[in-house]
Amino acid sequence: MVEYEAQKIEKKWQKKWEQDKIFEVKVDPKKQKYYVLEMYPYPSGKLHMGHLRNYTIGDSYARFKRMNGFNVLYPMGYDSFGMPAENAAIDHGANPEEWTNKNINTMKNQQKRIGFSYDWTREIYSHNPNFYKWDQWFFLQMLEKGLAYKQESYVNWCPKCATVLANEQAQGGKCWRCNSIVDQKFLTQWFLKISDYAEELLEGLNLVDWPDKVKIMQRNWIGRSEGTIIKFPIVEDDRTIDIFTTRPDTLYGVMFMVFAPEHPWVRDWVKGTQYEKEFERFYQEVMHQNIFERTDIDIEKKGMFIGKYCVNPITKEEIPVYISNFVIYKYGAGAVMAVPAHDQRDFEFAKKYDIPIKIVIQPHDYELNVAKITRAYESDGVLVNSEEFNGMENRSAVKKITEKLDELDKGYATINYKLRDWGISRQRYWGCPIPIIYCEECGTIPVPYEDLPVYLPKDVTFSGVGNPLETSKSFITTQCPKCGYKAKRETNTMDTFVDSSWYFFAYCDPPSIESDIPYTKTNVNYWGNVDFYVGGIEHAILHLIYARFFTKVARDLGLHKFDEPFQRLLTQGMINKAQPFCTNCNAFLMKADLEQMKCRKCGSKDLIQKSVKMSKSYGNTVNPEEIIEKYGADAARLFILFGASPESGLEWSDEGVNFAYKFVRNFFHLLTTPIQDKGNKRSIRDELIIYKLNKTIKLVTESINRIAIRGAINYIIQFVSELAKYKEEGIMKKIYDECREKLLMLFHPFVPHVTEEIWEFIGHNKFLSLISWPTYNSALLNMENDYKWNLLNNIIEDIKKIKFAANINEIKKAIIITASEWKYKFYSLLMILIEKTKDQGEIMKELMKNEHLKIHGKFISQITTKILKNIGKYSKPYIDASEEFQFFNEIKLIIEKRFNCEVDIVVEKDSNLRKSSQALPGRPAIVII
RNA sequence: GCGGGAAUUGCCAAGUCUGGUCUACGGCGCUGGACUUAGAAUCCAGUCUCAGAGGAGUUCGAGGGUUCAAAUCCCUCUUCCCGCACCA
Repeated sequence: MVEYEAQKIEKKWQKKWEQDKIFEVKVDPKKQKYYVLEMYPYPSGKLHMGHLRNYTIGDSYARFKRMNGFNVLYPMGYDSFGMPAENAAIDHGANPEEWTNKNINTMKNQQKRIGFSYDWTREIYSHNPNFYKWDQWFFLQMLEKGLAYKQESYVNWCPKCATVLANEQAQGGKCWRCNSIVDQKFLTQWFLKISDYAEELLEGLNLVDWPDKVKIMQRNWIGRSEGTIIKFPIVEDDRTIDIFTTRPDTLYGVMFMVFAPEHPWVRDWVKGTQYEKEFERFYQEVMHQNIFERTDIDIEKKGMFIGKYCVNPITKEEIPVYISNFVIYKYGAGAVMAVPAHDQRDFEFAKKYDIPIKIVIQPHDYELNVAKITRAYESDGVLVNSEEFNGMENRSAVKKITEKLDELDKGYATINYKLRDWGISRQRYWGCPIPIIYCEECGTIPVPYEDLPVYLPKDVTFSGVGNPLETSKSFITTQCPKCGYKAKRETNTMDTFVDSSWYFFAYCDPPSIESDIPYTKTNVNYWGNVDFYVGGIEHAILHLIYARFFTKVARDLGLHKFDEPFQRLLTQGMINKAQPFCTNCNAFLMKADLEQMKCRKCGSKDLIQKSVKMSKSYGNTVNPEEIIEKYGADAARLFILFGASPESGLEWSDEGVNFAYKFVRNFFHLLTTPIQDKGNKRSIRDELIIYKLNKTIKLVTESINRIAIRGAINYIIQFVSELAKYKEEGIMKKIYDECREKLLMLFHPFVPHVTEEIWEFIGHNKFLSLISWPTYNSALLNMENDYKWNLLNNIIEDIKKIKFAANINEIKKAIIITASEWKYKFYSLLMILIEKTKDQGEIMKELMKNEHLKIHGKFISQITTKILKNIGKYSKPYIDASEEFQFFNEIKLIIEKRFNCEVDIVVEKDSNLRKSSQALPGRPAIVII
């Protein structure tokens, strides 16, 4: 017997694949392309289980598509700019570039050891000037088009990362990377005008095959809302405040205005008035809260009147102006109109500050009373107190009031988006420099295209304070490209999400400094867009929205033809593992507590095991390297794919991996150990295994197409067990060989090494990786074969059951009695009758018309009752009495072998056993001695 | 509050779209047996309840409905997870 040596086999094939360059691809217009991609990984230096899962899913699918004749682009690269390299420099004096390169190398070696079928010739990484030159190029192009601009504003600042964050990166007020509370800072920053594409970003979601969850998250983030701009004149001021509202129907109920305290007009208005002092105090208080606190639903809404009035443009009434913490300057106009009767927030504010309330919408089925209401009425109804609009449904009034405002030049309909522009300036060193020069004479000057790339300098000092890039004299000091005089460079670098916004196009034609465009259109148009993209849900509104934006910009620059970057998206689930959990405190033990094994809060040692996502802080991670060393890459891949469907959480278990390992090993032994050829007499058994093979090919193919990988493997496992039985019983070589070869093909995408090895072992010299996917003969997949397959399995099952129920240890003899012919007639007739009616009386009446059946009336009546209880459970017999008798004779040997006993096959009429009358078509009577 | 997802037999986890071999794949765990000095490993059998013949009963979060037939379709409820959240 040949031993299964995972390490040896895997390394052997990894080397062969690489030597023969079998995964390297070229543009081939004759072949249909398919682009599989996993999300651009940050090279942290160590592969974790999440990576392993991510790549294993992608690789299996890429291999499957390749075997199906597609020209498969399947590349890998590294999102290599970012904070950790810089922190390593600050903390222990590492050189960021060397540190990063080392990490990439380690990671790449680990990836290679798992046998992913990447085309490594297309590898890219962000800190390569060949790559980041084009970040700069895109920036300059956007600057020309007005899509990049510089603005002074309040921005999110992470104190720990010491840099600005985009809105998408300040998740719930916390830094997406380090979870620190984010502050607000007033800074000058570069922005990309993603909001220009808001509508298209929304529309484009209808073009892609993404999980609904992700689409919904993006729709919410873009936050389109249709509404009206209403211009409120300000008393003793020339200006109007133009606010946005989705509820112009409540305009007659506007009782006050609320401004953000930081709105610049406010300070002017209170200057020198009795309100000035109180305003200053309030302003300081509000500025102390961060923006996320201010917009927290639970935080108290505070405000004050500032002695100013606005005019309701339609009623001409003067209404007071308040300021409050809940209004934010950077949202919309920095002021809102307040309708206390129909908005809960405004209602609470009005109650608190004793502002009058006016009802302008009455519900259909009851009447609101101003004096009695305890909350705002926010639903639909009919307008009241609204002059000419009284009696109108409020939904219609939205439109009508907007129209009237438009006529009066007091407002207009508009669309508002929640999506803000993307702030890309980062006050960090390890990123792509923004190609801008500041000249005292000429101002802000873009670096000319011919001077790109602006290289990231090496002469920097990492002190841990401030932006290290500012310490590089050689970098900062430059000449103005316009006037030639001394000038300074921009020291902010770009958000690393810029790199991941176009890298997927770069793989189609790896970028170069020498070129004058980032990639050639023909290459990208051939390979693009990404057909199948695999990654985590955490990028739902980060990377996945930025990349869509860049794709549209690049398209508008004429670089390619695609509207959307990623056609089909799969968001893989987390990997979980059991961790001690204290039910008393409802908390998990963290890594630090594990030694004592007691709850850090209550000290309880009464802990249970509960599943939680794998993470460093819990200390429940499993290192893929160790797993591969112990079980091999194929077993690791198999476990990951078979443990759960790709989208759902995967429960890590050592026993599970062990099973996968055993399965692969047994699979190897099954297909490599010698066979006993039973000669050329083809029996029903041979036909049935071929039937099962064809059925398996169909099921596996369909499952992989649906990315139901677990299902596909499940069918394979079942077929392996059938094949093992078949082999045990004695085989026909030709048939066994066909099963073996096709099984290897089916299993190959998941466990590529062991299948290549067996493929070679059985005498093939071409790579299995390049073999065409097997097809199936649909003619074999008919009802008759299904029926026979079940017949075989049922008889074995039944014998087992009887053996168990009768408590028989050793079967000496099994007698199988097939039913009399009239029973087949009765069955067929019954099935036809059931089509017409389900009434048992009618059916019996009809059946008893037949003289041959009439004599068996009682038996027929009993069976009919049973069948009518659940019709679908009983199928009509697909073979007749003599065929069935013949069938059992042919499988007699199998049964004899399986139970190590003698088997007799008789027909009912030849048997004098009492039991024999129980025989039914497809269900012979069985007597065990 | 809004939106999304989920609940399956000790545990993990398929099945649900397309109702019927569904007592419900597979794995783990457990029980018994074989092998072995013993263990590990491996193999076989069993694992909802009852049953000395393939049977019967009760199950897929709870309740109701549709159907000859429901884990699967419809309605109501409960619980859990996730995302967004005073968005003007």
